[in-house]
Amino acid sequence: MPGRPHSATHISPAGTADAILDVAERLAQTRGFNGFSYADIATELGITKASLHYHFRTKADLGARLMARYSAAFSVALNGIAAAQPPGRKRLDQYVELYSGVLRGDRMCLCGMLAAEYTTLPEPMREEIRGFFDLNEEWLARMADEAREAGELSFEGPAQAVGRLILGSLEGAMLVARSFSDVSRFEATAARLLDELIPPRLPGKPGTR
Amino acid sequence: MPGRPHSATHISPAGTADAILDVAERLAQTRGFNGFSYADIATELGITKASLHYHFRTKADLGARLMARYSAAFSVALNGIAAAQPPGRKRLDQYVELYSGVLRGDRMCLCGMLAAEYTTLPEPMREEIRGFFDLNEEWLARMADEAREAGELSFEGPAQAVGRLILGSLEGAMLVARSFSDVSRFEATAARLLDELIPPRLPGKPGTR
DNA sequence: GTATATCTACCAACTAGTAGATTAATTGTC
DNA sequence: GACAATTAATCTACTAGTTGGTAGATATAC
Repeated sequence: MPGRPHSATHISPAGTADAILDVAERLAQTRGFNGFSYADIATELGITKASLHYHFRTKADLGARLMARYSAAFSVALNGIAAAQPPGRKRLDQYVELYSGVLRGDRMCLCGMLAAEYTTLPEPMREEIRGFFDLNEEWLARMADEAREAGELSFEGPAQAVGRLILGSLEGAMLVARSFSDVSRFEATAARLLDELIPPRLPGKPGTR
Repeated sequence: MPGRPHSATHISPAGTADAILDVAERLAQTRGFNGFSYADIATELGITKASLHYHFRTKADLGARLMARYSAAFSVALNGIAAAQPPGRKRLDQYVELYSGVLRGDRMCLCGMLAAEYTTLPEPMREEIRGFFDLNEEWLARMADEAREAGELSFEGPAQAVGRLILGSLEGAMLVARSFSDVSRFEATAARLLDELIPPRLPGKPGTR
């Protein structure tokens, strides 16, 4: 059988390649890139390892394409948030919600996960990791800056530093919370972080929104 | 040759078991627990795999003992900081310096690293990870609380939340900074985090210490 | 002589990856 | 529209190397 896109009766995943990436993504987010094998994916999909190698010549190739897809999807989500919400704290809340959703599926952020395995990964994958972090830091910095201008956030110095603080903190909070299988621990920590950046209002406490 | 402790001429590591743990620790902190094998350690020490299994029956056993040693050493360091410094920000600065030192050796925090591989690890190791996080969160909460009483830190609500925020943020900042081989990025982010917790002084900016 | 520590030599399972046959859909040609 | 050639996708069967782990011999110190 040459693929699935032909048999219109079979509605399953658009293409085999995508189905493979879906499984690989889940495994990478839960067990790490060194924590699964081609055999794992093949078994789960009911195909052979050889077939996997047809779609992704090497595991390094699979990894690079996996991360490219992830980064692209994340980028779309970020643009969506910025388009749907006016400058302010709410944008950051929705950013946090992106992470909460991942955690609720018992997963880690893909790039946070692979960052731990960084030294064992091939260069193309390392580059993708750095690119993901850059993308997020820059977006966060922009959002923070605009929120400050709107008077909804208060901080001094370059917005870049705030972006880095938020990104790093969320990745770490995620890592810890997952060890306790406790999403609420992540949510509370994330909220606390954003509260610290809220300008002190004369009446009422900061963080009470 | 039955071990090293006998040959007084050879000053090298006190015992083989400790030498093994030293190598394993470095490999685990740089490549992850799934990123090295018994063969790696054996080759580096110039002994055989069989000899490794004599000291640590299984890899799971090695991992559990590795983390117990790490947690114990960390606990000693924390007590040392609390004993050497009066309540205040300086204690937290020294805590951050603990992490910076690890990062300077191109390593990740052992428990942060293993937290990423959490789902692939045996229960005894998982328990150690949670214990390490608990230990740190509690210590940080205590230090934060005392610093607040001393007027050097300003935050509302339970100190536990602040402990969790600091721990998570540092672990994450470490993870990201290592991907860029940039210790200063970690240091800047950590300082920024602590600055957020500093009470606004009437004259002068927060963070200028 | 007994406990400690090391070695050689193995094992079964798993790793990523390859070669080549097979099947079915697509396409070009008449 | 029939038919051959091509292409896409899959399979079986294999490889060489690595993994954690074991059995049993051997050496050395106390």
